[in-house]
Amino acid sequence: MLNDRGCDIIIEDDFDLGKISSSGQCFRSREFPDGRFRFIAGERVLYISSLKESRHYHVSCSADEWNNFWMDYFDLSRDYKSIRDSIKTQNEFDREAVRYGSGIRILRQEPWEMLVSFIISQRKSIPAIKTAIEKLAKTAGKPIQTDCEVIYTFPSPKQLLSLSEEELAACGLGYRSGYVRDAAERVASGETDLADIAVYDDKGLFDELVKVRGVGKKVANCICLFGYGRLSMVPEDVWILRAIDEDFNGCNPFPAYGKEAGLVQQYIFYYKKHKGA
DNA sequence: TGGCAGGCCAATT
DNA sequence: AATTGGCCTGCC
Repeated sequence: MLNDRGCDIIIEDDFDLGKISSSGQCFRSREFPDGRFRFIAGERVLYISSLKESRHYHVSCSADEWNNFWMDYFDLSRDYKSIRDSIKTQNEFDREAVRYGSGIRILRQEPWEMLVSFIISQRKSIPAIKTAIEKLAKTAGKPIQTDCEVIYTFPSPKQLLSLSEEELAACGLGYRSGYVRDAAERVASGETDLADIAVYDDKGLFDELVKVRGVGKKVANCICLFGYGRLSMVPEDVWILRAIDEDFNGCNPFPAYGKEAGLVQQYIFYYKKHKGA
């Protein structure tokens, strides 16, 4: 950290590192005992911590890198505060969920990483997902030396394909190994072009993603939301289904939230999972 | 200690 | 179109 000059920045909009990091959308972020948070994107690693003065943060990167890359990663050009105010809440539960979750942002992460990560996520707890992804990165990714640790990049399709069956199995993916390999083959061959489909409309994008084995409705929606910034897409996992059942009388509230329904989903997911804890 | 985990696929009605 | 069993392994 002696070399970590970085720079100080101000973020006016909703921004809560703890909520972002624990809202189940990114699996490689980490909070350090000293309060710093780490995020990884491609070959970039960011260390960020909030300063005493409110809305002020210190970041380990240059102002240029912050402005040109990480602002977009944290979706900071979008005004979440205004969106929260405009959400047509339907009862006390979603009102409280939006309040409770304020500070969450929908990260703009690498589509490929989202594809693999959420294939792995099925029938796995978050700690197990994190363990598997770290093993995958350490086995097939590229080491990056930062000021304080060695990080492994998320493996590219080719890097994943270079692994033997045994190496892949050792990452603890279980029956998902075949899905991940299949996804890597599709992307490496160009059969699925994750960059090309970024221009598709929501339905077109979704339809392309579910062509990949191991990608169903829920996983595809996660990729759309967290990898392509499609804020209207709503992943319905067990927590959301539970909320629909218990807090909305079994009546799905999401269609009524409109073009930011996916963000409301994230607030409700976070609230349902973390409240009372 | 074993049941269960932020689903998906394939086989069956 | 809707329902159901099976799946790999790591965690609590």
